[in-house]
Formats: sequence, structure tokens, C-alpha cells
Amino acid sequence: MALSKAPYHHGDLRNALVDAGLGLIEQVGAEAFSLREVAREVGVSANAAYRHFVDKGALLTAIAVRGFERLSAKMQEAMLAARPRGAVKSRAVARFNAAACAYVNLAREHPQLFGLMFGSAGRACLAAEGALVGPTPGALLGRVLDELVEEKAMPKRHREGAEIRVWSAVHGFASLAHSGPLAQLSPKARADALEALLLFVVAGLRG
Amino acid sequence: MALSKAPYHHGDLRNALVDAGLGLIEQVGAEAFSLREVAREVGVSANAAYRHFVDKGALLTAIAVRGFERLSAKMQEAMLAARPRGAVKSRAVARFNAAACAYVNLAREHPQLFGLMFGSAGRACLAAEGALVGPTPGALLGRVLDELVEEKAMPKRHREGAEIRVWSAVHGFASLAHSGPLAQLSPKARADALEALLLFVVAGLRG
DNA sequence: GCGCGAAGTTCACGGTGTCAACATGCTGCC
DNA sequence: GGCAGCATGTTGACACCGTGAACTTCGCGC
Repeated sequence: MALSKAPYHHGDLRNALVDAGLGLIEQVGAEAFSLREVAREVGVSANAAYRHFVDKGALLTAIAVRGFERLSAKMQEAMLAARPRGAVKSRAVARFNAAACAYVNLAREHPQLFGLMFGSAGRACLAAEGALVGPTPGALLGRVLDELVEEKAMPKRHREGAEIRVWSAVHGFASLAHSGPLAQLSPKARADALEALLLFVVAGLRG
Repeated sequence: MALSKAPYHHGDLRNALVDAGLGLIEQVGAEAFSLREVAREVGVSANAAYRHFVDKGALLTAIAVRGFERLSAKMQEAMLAARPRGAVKSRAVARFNAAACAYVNLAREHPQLFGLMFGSAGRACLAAEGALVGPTPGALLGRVLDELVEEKAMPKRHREGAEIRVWSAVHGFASLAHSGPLAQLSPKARADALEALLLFVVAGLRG
């Protein structure tokens, strides 16, 4: 009846809570995250949340799932827009670089969310297999690796287990850029370092 | 006067708190970490901690610093014991592999501590430059890279910024092994993946 | 039209981080 | 040697948090 919100009782609380929770976590981080606060923000009593999440932890997990969805959306978007240019001749390499940049950018732009996704709540995401709707970052990187093999930018014999290797490199860079020593580099220096890392990885894949 | 403990008033609380805190964090993780609980464990009132740490956060930071010290100790120890063997002929490569394994092992064996070190408290560690007494993991990896150049296992022109690249790869693997998709692999499979990663990295350095 | 069950509220409890006021006992100074 | 001063630790209090139990409200199916 109504346009889109407040479908029945008071609104579809579950989504509202996850949305508000996303906002709160980006502001204050996982440590200071408060279930009561997000309930307050939504304009609902704190215990209402317990109709939709068994735990504060379950709410955090739902937020982390949203984070993974956002990550794979950003990666796919970047891959779609990627074009070979400059020193990068190969389409697959361009797509790989774009995906990696999107990954690192999410870690930089939403550090608290990134921390949640690969913190305690992240473990729960992976434990509950079917929780994620989109492809995992590893699966996306796997696709690009297949393209690299097709384009003969890497030999097939290097393909096995390669997503673990490239994911490690990209994820490590993102982590260090998010909370580690790369955090206080200038954006330019960080971009250069990332470019060097990607060259290094692509060269390594080639063999 | 006394053997070593209880030097003056009631004991050197600061260290006792950090020690107990280390234990607590490994049991329950950063989220459930409670300042009152560690004070209780030490047998002291909760507010006594505020004579030594301005914050709960400051205590966590001190614990993270201990974690970094432990990490560099383990890495140095492993490097000292490393010998070329099997397919690995080079001494420097053996030392690199040993350091990387130590890094990953710490992440696996003390996941909660590792999470703290590279979580919110970690940022504070790096912000307070002089907080760390030992070398950072990055600096240790840098030393091994110098040895690789000396041994001509990698060309000098690849040396610049290489610690960032190898640290990214090692740290990323450790992170994914600690909280990500590698967490549920069998130990054997994980060890194989790590070995492949290290081969990949060393080959990449070589050019 | 009505009752039943889902969705949300209120009240309550123990635990937590932290502030302010207070107690205690070591240490340097005369 | 004794005392003042100060670092160290204690107690009490407050607001907030996660969560359980009992209660209320409202929409849907019979």
C-alpha cells in the first residue's frame, strides 16, 4: 500500500537495523558498536532487535555480509569499466588491476567495515556458507585468473591455487594500508606502491 | 630485596596487567576483553589500572606492543635456526622462508592477539613511533631482502620498496589463514599453499 | 468477527568503563 | 629518626550496555 517503506507492522526492521548498523560501524568501529544505539537511531526499543537477531553478534555478522556484497559489487563494477591503457596492454591484466584497486579502496574508504569483515564477524560469515549472496573476492579474482590463462598472460600450470596467492598479496596490501604502516603514507606513494605490487604479482604469475 | 616480584608497593602492576591482559585476550578476544576482568585476575581493584593506563585502549595498545615484540622475536629466532635444505639451496631464501613461516604461525597460534595487533589497537602502536622496542616485521623482512641481494638471488634494481611487496604477501596469507577462507583448510593444505606462495614471491623477486 | 501469533515495549539485572573522593605506605629531606 | 609529600591503590557512584521475562499491540487467516 505505502510506497516502499513500512510494509507492515512498523517497517521492515531487519533491513533498517542493518542499514543503521552499517552507518554506525563506519563512524565508531566494531569495538564501540552498540546495539542499543542502532535501535535508538531506527527509533525502536533495544529489545526489538532480538526479534530479528539472536545476538549482537548476529547483527554484526549481517552487517559484515553486507560489506562483502558491497565489496564484490565494487570489484565487478571496476572490472567492467577497466580498459587496457598505458603500459598495460592486456585486457585481463587491466581487469585484474581494477579489481585489486577496488579491494584496496574499500579498505581505505571504509576501514571500520573492512576490519569487521575480516575480524571476528568475518569468521562467522564464512562458517555460515550460504550467507553470502554474491561471489567472494577470491572467486572474483579466480575469474580474472582464468581470463589471464585464456589470454596466455600466464601459463596454465601456474593456475592451480593462484587465487590464494594473488588474494594474499592484495589482501595484505589492503590490510597494511588500512591499519598498518602503509596507513600514513601519502596517497600518491601508496598508489605507486600498489602499482609496483601489481606489476610484481602479474610478473610472478607469468612465471 | 625480594627475589624479583613485588618490588615495592604491591608489585609492578603495569607489567602484571599487561601479562594478564595478554592471557585474557588470547582466551576471549578483543571484543570481549574486559579491564575489570584483568584487574580481578591480578587481584587488584579495577581503578588501579588507571594509575598506569589512561584508558582501556591504552592497555590494549600495550598488549599489542608486546605482541609485536613477540612476533619479531619469533621471526628472528626462526631466521637464526634456518638452514638451506631440499630444493632451497640459498641461505637467504631459507631465512626468508623461516621468517614468513614464523609470521604465519603466530597468526594461527595466537589469532586473537594477531587480530588486536592489526586491528584498532595496532594503529595506535604505529602512531606512537617509539613504542616498539624491537624491529618491525617490515624491517626484519627488509634485512632478509638485503641478504637476497648480496647473495644475488634478486637483482638490486628490484630492492626498492620490496619489503612492502613481500610483507603484503606474507601478511595477507597470515590474515586469510587467521580469519579468512584459509582458516578451515587442513594444516597440510595450508602449509602447501604457503610453500607455493613463498616460491611465487621468491621467483617474483628474482624477476 | 475473533483469536492467535508475530512484532515491539517495558522493566529488571548483572556487568562494564570511568570519574571523584578517599586511604595507604614508600621515599627523600631535615 | 621522623615527618611531609606523593605515587599507588581502594571505595562508591554513575551512565551505559547486552540480554532475559513478562506484557501489549496489531494484522492476518478462519
